[in-house]
Amino acid sequence: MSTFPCRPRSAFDVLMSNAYESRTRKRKAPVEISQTSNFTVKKSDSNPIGGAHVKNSQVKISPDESLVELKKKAANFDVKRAVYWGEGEKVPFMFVVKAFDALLKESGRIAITEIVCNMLRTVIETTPGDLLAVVCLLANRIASPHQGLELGLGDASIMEALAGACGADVNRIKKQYTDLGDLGLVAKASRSSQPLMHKPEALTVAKVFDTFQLIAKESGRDSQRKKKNHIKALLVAATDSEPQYLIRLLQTKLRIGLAERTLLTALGHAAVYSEKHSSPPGNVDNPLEEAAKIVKQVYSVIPVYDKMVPALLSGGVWNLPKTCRCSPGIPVVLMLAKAAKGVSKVLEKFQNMEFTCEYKYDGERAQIHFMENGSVEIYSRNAERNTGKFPDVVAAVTRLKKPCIKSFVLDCELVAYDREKQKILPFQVRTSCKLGFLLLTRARKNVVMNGIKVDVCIYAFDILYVNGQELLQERLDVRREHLYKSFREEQGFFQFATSITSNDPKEIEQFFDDAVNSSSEGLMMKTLKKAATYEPSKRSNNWLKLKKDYMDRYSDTISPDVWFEPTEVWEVKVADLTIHPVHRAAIGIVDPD
DNA sequence: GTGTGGTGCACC
DNA sequence: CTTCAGG
DNA sequence: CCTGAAGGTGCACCACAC
Repeated sequence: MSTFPCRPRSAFDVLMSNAYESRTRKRKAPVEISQTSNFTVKKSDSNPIGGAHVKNSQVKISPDESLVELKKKAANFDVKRAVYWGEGEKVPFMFVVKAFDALLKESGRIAITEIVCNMLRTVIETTPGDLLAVVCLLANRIASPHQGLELGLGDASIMEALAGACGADVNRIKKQYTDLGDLGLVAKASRSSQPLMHKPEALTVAKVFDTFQLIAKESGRDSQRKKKNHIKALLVAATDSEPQYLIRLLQTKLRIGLAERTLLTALGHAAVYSEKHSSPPGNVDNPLEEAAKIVKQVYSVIPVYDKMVPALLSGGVWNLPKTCRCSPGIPVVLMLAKAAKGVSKVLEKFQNMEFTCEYKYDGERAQIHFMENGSVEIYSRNAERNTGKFPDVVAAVTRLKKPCIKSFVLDCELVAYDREKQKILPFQVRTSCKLGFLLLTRARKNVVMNGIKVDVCIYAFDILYVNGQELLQERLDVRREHLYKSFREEQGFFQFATSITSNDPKEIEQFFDDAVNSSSEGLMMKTLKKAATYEPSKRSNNWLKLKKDYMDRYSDTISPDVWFEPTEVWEVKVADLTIHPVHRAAIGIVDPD
């Protein structure tokens, strides 16, 4: 047990305080996510996860021997034979790099999951303070999307940094990249040209992760140069395969066959193996599966590692649904719909179930959060913070929520709207001969109300949270009642998605045509009662989408007489293009109608 | 300061 | 957003 | 079913030149 100058701070304390801070900061503002330095983890009995003490007297294990252990089946895996750093030391970057290499060569998901699970067990049981950084590297994320922290590096900048670090010409690097097809391999093959007085200290996961944070936070004058210098510093200290994965991480192209879902599964499994002080609820017969499910579920509601990882460490996996809860200000991962090819297919899938049909509006998906303190946040489909783009939407929800509504999370589509003609503007609008994207072209930041050229109407179709109450587990018909009674509609500002509840194919076909005629893409068909909860992050069968595109491309009446196999490409020089009003070749490609 | 080009990135 | 290939 | 890649447009941001 280590001593502390003042109150002992556990890894958890540190992580939590930073997690809170990062959540409350504004987009693009500096965010502290992991400060994993200068403290030793305090082990206490209140911490349900953890346990393996690493004795410095232990026989030295090499990274490669450690990897052999990591590849073992979870049941035969022994943390003590995988860990090769001492108590109080940080997880070496080499530890994850070796695992990356192993994962790269492995294609089976079961095996991938086991390797990751073993890695995570090792970290949890020896160096829990580094768990967040390890998880973030495995996920290849430096922050959650809504925190707005990005590296701001593309291949071009990375290649410049690489060239600088190994004293090579950028063009040579570019050429090598083209030849090898992997910038990581180029980095691995390039020897640093920098004469070094001392062998630099081995990279740690924490060091790499913290440097990534620094890179992301650099902005303004000379920021590009500073970013490159950070990269160079890492490359200089990197050995073996480390440069390869540093570069791939910076490119966000890890390509090791480990996607986030698999990582979450492994995290759930690892938590079960490392759980020391609490056991699964009695009714669980497959704890591994159950834990994986919990982690995935919780992460889809709170997709923020710096909230989930500390909660997992402190309260254990079985308490995670209680310790890590949905709240306005943190975007819930959206529920997605599966594509259906025709009304008959939908009826097939929904037989014996009540369902509803809604217009599928053609705009931008948005999740609007209203906090108790009256502030509003708008998140995009990918949980990017969009608030600065839609001050008009912020004003509209604030004005049109019922006075008794103090907080909510709303799922909706933001649609370009012509308030004079009182109709939806098509998502794609013709400007001369080019297709313009009305909403896409709106400025993304600091939009002021007066400057808005294209108005937006909110089409609300779901509510996930209202007045402190989580509605995700409620049926759609119940959620919709909450939605209807929480807002006041106003033409062109805030409307509920047009819907019918019917299982008559004729009626649905008609409704589909109405939708398309009023500039919608088609229909969304959703179960109302049975299998009708909101399933965050799932492309669920509860929601089906029916679009013209999915049905067959041309009408029977004016179908082309002859189709040609494309065999040649002609380049035609023209002054202008006009869409033909009658002939329908390339319909939906050149013009929607 | 202002304009331009390169780069990164998010949207459908 | 879509599509597709490969496992 | 999962993973990874690709496709095309326009805003934001930075570097650089004037």
